[in-house]
Order: sequence, then structure tokens, then C-alpha cells
Amino acid sequence: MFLGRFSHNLDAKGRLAIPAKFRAAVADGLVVTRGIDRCLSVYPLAAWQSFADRLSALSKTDSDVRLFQRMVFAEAMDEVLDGQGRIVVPPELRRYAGIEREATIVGMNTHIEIWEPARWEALSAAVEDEGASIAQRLADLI
Amino acid sequence: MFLGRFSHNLDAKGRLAIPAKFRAAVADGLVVTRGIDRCLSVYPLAAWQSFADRLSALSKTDSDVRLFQRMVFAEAMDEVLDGQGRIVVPPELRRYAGIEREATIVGMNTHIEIWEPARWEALSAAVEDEGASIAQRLADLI
DNA sequence: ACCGACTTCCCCACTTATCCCCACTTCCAC
DNA sequence: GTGGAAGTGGGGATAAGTGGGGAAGTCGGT
Repeated sequence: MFLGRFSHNLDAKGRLAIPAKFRAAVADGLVVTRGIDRCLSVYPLAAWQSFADRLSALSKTDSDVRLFQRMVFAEAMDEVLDGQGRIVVPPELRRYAGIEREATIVGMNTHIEIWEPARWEALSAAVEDEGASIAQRLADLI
Repeated sequence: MFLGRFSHNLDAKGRLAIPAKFRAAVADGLVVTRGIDRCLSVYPLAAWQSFADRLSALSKTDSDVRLFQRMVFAEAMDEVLDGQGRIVVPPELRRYAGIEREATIVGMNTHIEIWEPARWEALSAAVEDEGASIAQRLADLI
């Protein structure tokens, strides 16, 4: 269960510390890849397997499906935490998410997202304005 | 079953004592997050799980769903009581609810709410005046 | 094939924040 | 009045975040 929001810095070598609360859940490996909305997604190995299986099962006759599969799989990177609980964020993914030094790490229950801070702030501000109406719309779904 | 209203103080480290009557129900963990109307909500772990599972199950292809998930999960924090029956209220959540030193803790049957005292007072006063009419409007719902 | 340069990984060190434990005071119950 | 539990506060130990250095492996060039 990933919950909470954290601000960590990448060092000169592109390493990013995973919050201590999250480390146990990704201790046996993780996969970092492109997420939706220009963020990065980090999945525990087991969760990644089921996600990848479902994505692979989609109809390949749909061009959008193929595009999405390529986006996800091509840039995916499987890693393990180093001794200090960090991962290396590949330059390709850093560029995709616009991350340079600071990063906002967000728990999303089943997976982790990594954001460029300003981008996350923009999202957060949008919710301040529209949050109530979104909650209203989703209320009957939950 | 959470009932009653309590006034406790946060100490310099942002710790807040949970009323003794409530501790057994959250002994195996709790989640504190943003509530509606600028209060904080505290859920026992089990209750939170069922809510989180339903929210996670929604389709991530809907951008409103993603937005809502991000706000709910990012601002939530799972904790356990310390030896004195306290929790730490993270600074972001304190700011959201406007809580500084004093806090009003309210039992809401299934969960707990934490309020900035003045805000709670205003709400309470409004209910004293309009209670009957509110009840009237809800009459057919109950 | 050998040498050199670069990258990558691992380990160590420092600063800061967090957690845990202990102690005091107050309030309620007996 | 006395005992116990609950609320409050502070201090010390421990872990977390961050940065840098060194060894090993890889790649390219000579």
C-alpha cells in the first residue's frame, strides 16, 4: 500500500532515494517506466507482471493499443534498490518527465509515481478548484 | 464505533493524542487524510482498505479518475499509534485543515474527524440554529 | 591485443529528521 | 484523599536522506 507524498532530490548521478516507507514493497525488484500525464510509474515486480500481462492481452489490431504498448514497454527498466534504498532514473525517463534535480514522489496505492515538482503543483492546484465537482461525479462510482 | 467530541493539543512535534476510547479501534493501524470541508479524516486500516480498493479499481483511462486517485492517495498517510496513543499529523495536512495547536476531535461512527476548533465552533453554531430545518430536508432519506 | 577513458556500481560519511522511551501533570474514579 | 489512567512535554538513540570517493567492469581507440 503506497500512500503519501514526498520530495526527494536526484544526485549528480541520477540516483533517487525511494521513501523508506515504500522500500519493503519493492525490495524484491521494481520496474520504472513512462506513466500517463508525463510522470514516471514505478511498480513492484509482482504488480508489474500482472499489469504487463493485461496490457499484452489487449487487441493488437487497435493502433492506439500498439502505441501505448510501445510507450510503456520500450522505456521500461527493471531495477533493484541499492544499499541506500535508491534507484537510478535513466536519462530518457528523466527527460520524458522533465525531472532534473528535485522530484515529487507520490504513493498511488498499487504503484508509485514520480513527478517534476512544478507539474505536480499544477495538478494539485487544479484539484483545489475542481475537486468538489470531480468528487461529485465519481461519488456514485465508488 | 466512534462517538463524542474531544479537545486535545498538538505538541511542538505535531503529535496529537487520540482519545483513549478510540484507540482500540485503530490499534492495528489507521490512515489520516483530507476530509471534506477542510477537516481531516481518520479511518481504521480495514475501513480504508475497502475504500482504497474500490478507488483503485476504477478505470485509469479516465483522467478525472487519475486526478482523484492522485489527490486521495498522495495526501493520505498510514500510521500507527505510538506508545502514548498519539499520531503525527503531517504539516501539509495541518495546513489544509488550518490546525496549529488546538484540535477538536469528533467521532463520526465509522471514522474520526479532526477540526480546527474555530471552524468546528462555527459549524456547531450553525447546526444549533438550523438543525430542525436540516433534519426536515433529510427526513425522507433516513 | 593492449591501453586508456568512461561509466556503473558499491561502500562510506555526514547531517537532519524521526521514532521511541521516560517523566510530569492533570483529571476522574473509587 | 488516594490511586490510576489519560494527556502533555522533552531528550536521546536510531534511521533516513544526501553527497562524495573508490573499485570494478565496459567500451572505444590506438
